[in-house]
Amino acid sequence: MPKATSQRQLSTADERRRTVLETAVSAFADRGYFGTRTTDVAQRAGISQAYVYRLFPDKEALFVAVVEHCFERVRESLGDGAAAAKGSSAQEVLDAMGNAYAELISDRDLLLLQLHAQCAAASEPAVREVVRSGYARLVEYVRGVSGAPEADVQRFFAVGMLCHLVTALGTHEVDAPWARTLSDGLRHY
Amino acid sequence: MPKATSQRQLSTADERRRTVLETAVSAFADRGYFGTRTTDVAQRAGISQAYVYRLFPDKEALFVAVVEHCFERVRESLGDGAAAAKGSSAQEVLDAMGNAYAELISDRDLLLLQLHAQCAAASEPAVREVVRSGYARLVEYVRGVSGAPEADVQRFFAVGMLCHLVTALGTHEVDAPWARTLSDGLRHY
DNA sequence: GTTGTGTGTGGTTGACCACTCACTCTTGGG
DNA sequence: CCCAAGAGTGAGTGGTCAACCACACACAAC
Repeated sequence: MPKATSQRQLSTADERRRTVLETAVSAFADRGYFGTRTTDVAQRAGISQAYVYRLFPDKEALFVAVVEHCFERVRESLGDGAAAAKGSSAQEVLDAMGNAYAELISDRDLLLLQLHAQCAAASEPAVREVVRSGYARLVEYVRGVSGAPEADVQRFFAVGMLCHLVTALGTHEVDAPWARTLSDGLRHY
Repeated sequence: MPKATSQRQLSTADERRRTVLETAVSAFADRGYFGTRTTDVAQRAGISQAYVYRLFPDKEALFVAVVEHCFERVRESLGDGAAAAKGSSAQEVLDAMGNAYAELISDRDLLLLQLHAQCAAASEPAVREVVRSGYARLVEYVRGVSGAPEADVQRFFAVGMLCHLVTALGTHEVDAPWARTLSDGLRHY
């Protein structure tokens, strides 16, 4: 005798695609595009590997979708930061966005995925395309919302890249002068 | 009837190892640690795949050796730059080293390998170790030879990371404001 | 020239992995 | 109740790749 709750047991394909996108971030974050097996992605999403291929045409399309999803999250996060500093000076807006980004990537997976996307961009045209357009949007957004001069916007992204380095190396585990030099002043949560 | 030249036809294992290290840079530069097949490495070195495994215990050790080799080249290059600006101000020494680095990585493969090493460092402990010690040496060297304040040294590396990004994305092929914002002022040859 | 040592290869193997297919179960509408 | 459409899977398949091994060839020393 079934309970009165009329909950669906099956998800719609769109819902599933969403959960796959979200869980796949941490799957790919570990070993990147080439190093990650579609079985891992399926397992983390709680579905069979075969069903991954019903939801996405192939591994590349899946990875591209995941990367796109991440850029979207970064975009939103920068937007939140900018909103918090609305009306302040350009430098304050940049700082606020940097802060919001730092908070976002306290989720280490998200940051590592950015890094792996950058790597895969070098050899996979489809990935390069999505990463280019992702950074295009980010740069334009940062410039527009902050009104900061080019050089400051450039530095903003340079510092972001430095964050990628220190996270990939796990410098916070290293107690040495060089590690402190690299990570000094970078916010982390 | 053989010619009088008494040239050896076979290399010594050490010589071979060297050539493999050098040619493997461009092999791994393309698709990174996981994406590159040992067959490719062998082909570029002009030897059989089996012999790669006589020269190196396994793929990981090979990759680690290649990464180490690259850090060595970067170290030397920075040394050349510093020597050229000997006796100048800290900032001038940094500039000279930046210049030397820019020249070095006009060989795109070398830069991409750095990037792939950084990616692989996130999941492979042995790679993380060599990349950490590589950056440790570089940071200490740059600090020591330039005598620049911490913040300037940090910026030096941040700009380096930005170089990685623009190269991986191939922004020089893109004629758009965002691409110019990111790559503005970065030397390239 | 024979012998020992080191260079180098062809062929293979066993594991793994992206991708497929035939099939079952669930859901909702008439 | 029936049935069509969609959700989801188990069990492959073909191909690839790291690693191995038995063997062939070059060199140097005697």
